[in-house]
Amino acid sequence: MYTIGQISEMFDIPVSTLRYYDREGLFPDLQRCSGIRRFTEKEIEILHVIECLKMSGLEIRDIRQFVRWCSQGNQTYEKRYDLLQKRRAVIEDELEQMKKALDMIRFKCWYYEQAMEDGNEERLNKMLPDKLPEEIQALYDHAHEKSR
Amino acid sequence: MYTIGQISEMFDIPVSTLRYYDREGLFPDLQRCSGIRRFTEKEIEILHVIECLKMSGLEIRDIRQFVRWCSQGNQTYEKRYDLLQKRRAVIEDELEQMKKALDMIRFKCWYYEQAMEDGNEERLNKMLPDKLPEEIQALYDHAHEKSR
DNA sequence: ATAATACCTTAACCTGACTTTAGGTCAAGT
DNA sequence: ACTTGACCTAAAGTCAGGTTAAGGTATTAT
Repeated sequence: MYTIGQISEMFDIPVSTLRYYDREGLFPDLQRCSGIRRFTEKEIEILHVIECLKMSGLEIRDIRQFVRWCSQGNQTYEKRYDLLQKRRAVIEDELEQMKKALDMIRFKCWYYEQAMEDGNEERLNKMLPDKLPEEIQALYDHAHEKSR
Repeated sequence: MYTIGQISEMFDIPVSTLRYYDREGLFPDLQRCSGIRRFTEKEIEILHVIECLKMSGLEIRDIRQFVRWCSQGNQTYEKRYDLLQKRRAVIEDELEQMKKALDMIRFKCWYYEQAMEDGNEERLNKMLPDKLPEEIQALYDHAHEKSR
């Protein structure tokens, strides 16, 4: 069992945020001893899940819905499963976009390395958009691909 | 040359958002014909960059700084390069966290598939935290790893 | 001619996710 | 006895990133 301060350290989340999460109903089974919150493994697992679902862009109220289902027993397995499948799709998509963004940034890093060497972008501009060195071209093309 | 409406379609960004970006100084060289914005390849490239930098968590005002440097010529290559290097680190980090989140969600999907088959979580709870099937265990462990 | 459509501006409004403020309880250390 | 530190609440405040509203112009279709 942990105090709010210990959990705050453990997850590197401000105490005020943990209290806010509690207020928003994210810890439906949180126990208290004379007013003081007692976090257990249950709440720790919820916090892991919160971090993942937040990453996938889920809003607090939908996370609340999920954790509520969790404390409602085995009638809600399907609902929880469906939500997670949707989040999986979202996060897989986001991951792809991130990779694109990363390739763009890698390309730009190369670009400015060259620009700094040359002192200008003349040589570089002649190489755009399709006469870049093979590896760099791959980054550039990936970054400029249309999604969907 | 494109109108704001065409760019809106092209990037699937609301017209109001494009105007907001303009107001915030994200298109420092945007031309107008009798009041009407004329977007060119230059602004299109900026929008690609905006999307990447936003992904990396950069705020509008810092994106503005970057595009300003871009329209200030070759004295700012180093500044642009430094910013991009930092963003690269950030996005690589985020990508790792995303992968963790995805593995958590994949684990949970498997978990609820099993729970739905069994009708309860008894068998599953006996497998936690380290007696899961090999592949699933890998997802679980990765998702619960401490960062840094 | 008039109606529809696409553009424009400024200013107010909204939302989500926190954070801060102001005030209070309680236990341990000096 | 009293100060420190960790906990508590309710309510107000903040901030980024848009969005909406209200009012206007300019071009094209009927």
